[in-house]
Amino acid sequence: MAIRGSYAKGVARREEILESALDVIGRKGYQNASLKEIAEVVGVTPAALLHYFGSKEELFTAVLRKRDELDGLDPAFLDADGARDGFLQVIRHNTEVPGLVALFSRLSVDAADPAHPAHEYFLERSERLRATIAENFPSGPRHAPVDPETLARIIQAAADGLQLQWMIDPTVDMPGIMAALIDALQPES
Amino acid sequence: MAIRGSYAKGVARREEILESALDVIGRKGYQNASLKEIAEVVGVTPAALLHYFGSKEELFTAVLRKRDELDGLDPAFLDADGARDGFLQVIRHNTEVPGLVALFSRLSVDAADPAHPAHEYFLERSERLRATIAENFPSGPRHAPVDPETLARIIQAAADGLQLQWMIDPTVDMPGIMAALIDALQPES
DNA sequence: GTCTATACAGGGATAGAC
DNA sequence: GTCTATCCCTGTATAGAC
Repeated sequence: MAIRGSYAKGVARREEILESALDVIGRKGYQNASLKEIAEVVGVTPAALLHYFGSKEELFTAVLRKRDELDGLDPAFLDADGARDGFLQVIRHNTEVPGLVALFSRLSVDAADPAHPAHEYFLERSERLRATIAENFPSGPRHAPVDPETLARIIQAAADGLQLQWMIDPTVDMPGIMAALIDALQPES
Repeated sequence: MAIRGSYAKGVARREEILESALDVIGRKGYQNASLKEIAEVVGVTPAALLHYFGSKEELFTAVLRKRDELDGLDPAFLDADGARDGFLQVIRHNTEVPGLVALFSRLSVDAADPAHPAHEYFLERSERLRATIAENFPSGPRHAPVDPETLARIIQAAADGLQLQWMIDPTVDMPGIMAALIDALQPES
């Protein structure tokens, strides 16, 4: 059943808003990305944004959800053999979308509040990510065993922490450092 | 030369404001810590806060600076032998000051903007921290060498990333996971 | 369903009186 | 050194036009 009429227009507007939001964040930083400015880029009023998304926080959460679908984190890990390179590829790709990294990092902090609309999102996404890592990354070296769940938390933490370092100093080599960590934890794989 | 008169009062007020700010953040979260509420705790108006610190961001940056002095990160690393345990002790201590962790994480993100008052602070503090780690932590295992600078970035990233995980889920065992990482990277130390 | 206009509460910041 | 008063901007709720 095809999408037609005003319904189709709404869907298009939604996408347009999500893209513009990410665009503004990338250019001006999360802090200065106001609903007013995003609305101006789209060519509507701030109220129009709130018509589609209930609040600013929900809008930004939706941006993150959308990118997860597009970039598709999970497919890269489906095969255990490509887990390492797939993971590094995602990190390398993040280098090219600073706005997305800024948004992700900022919401990671704000979502600590259980009342934040992204709270459940981060809980579920993180758990899913760690499960994938635990399944597809070989466990640690025999002489210093690290159980899969701990390994997953370490890798996730390092990736998130490196983004903080990279944001404040873009010369930081995120993929290189992550590769060094993974290889150090799995010398015989 | 003793501090007297109105000068002493100003210094006392400054300290009082810094403590109240951290207190409010701990109870209500960074997001809901307004100048108005902090001012109420101190017993003054928001304008008084801005008299001592130029802006809200500078006030919060000052809180972080003050805690660095009190908790004294560096002393714990002065001896190479106690580097590991000293580092873990700091992390364990952070568990008891959630407001400070929230403040640090939030400013870590905001300070990515070069115009943010905490930008230089984070650049210098991070570099100093990594230098200390690189000096006092033995380098990686022989079969998977990790140079000291990379090791320092990994440990710092993991510590910061773990704080994000812990904030959204306080059951996360930060010290335990950090210990596992350090031991895995330095099996023969 | 899509959107504008309007109004409001709250935030941080500024100027000037005391 | 501190407050009052004011200003502007933010996000948001509502009403109603199309």
